[in-house]
Amino acid sequence: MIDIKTGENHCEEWPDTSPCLVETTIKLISGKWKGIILYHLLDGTKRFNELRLLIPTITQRMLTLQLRELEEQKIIHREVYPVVPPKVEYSLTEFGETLRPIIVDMKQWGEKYTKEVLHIKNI
Amino acid sequence: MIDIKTGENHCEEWPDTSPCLVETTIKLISGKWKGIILYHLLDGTKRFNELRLLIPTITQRMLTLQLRELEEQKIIHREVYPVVPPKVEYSLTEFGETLRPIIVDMKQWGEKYTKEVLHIKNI
DNA sequence: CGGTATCCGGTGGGATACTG
DNA sequence: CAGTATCCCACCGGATACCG
Repeated sequence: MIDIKTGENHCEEWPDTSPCLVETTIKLISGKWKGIILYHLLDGTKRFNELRLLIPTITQRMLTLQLRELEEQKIIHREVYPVVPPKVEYSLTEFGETLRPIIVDMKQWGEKYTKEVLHIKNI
Repeated sequence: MIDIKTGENHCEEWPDTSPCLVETTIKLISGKWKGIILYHLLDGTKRFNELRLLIPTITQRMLTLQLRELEEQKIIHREVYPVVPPKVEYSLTEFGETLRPIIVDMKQWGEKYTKEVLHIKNI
């Protein structure tokens, strides 16, 4: 939970901080694109346009925004090569790597329950 | 990914369906409150007002909406007792139970990396 | 007790055009 | 190639009031 004025976290205000930690973890990988981006980066370093091709429905704008946010959260690393034409590579940080088991689990869950999930409304 | 016109899922359109499955799984537990609600239901059946107390910052409206959505997704079960005053109990379905390892993992991840996470902006 | 109904603002995210 | 810059709106979710 976030203090609207300060923008700071206030897990302490909860009767139990555990649910707040769950929420925080979800927030990190939520949003419409972060999970997918992270999933592809599990596979190794990727260039900007590689990610665009792997995620055909994302717009350039959203890819940039989400990558910047993940970078600020220290989950991914952005390596800019000073060459022409530009070359930028994205990869998981050591911290980002700690999320791997969770992403993999979610993928496996999705695979196992594909049929059930496909019939859910608004998914 | 969803066809805007039909509201249907189109994992088939992707070069690889795995990221789509990851996204779907994330969508199920995303939203501002679903993860927290599920987390508390891991602990056992809860009444409406019990959940309100456990999630002090949620509004009545949002709790209702999120519970209804989780119910429609067959993740939770809503049991209404025809008594006065009303009594309604919420619990995980068998399908919802399959999400338990993921929720627990996210909680444990959040606990392990609390310090790192607390300094992230906008969390 | 466990909800609806109504109103409303902020923002997540799409479409499109331009650039070093 | 890898981005910015604008414009715009749907809808998520908060606040408040009322109800069976």
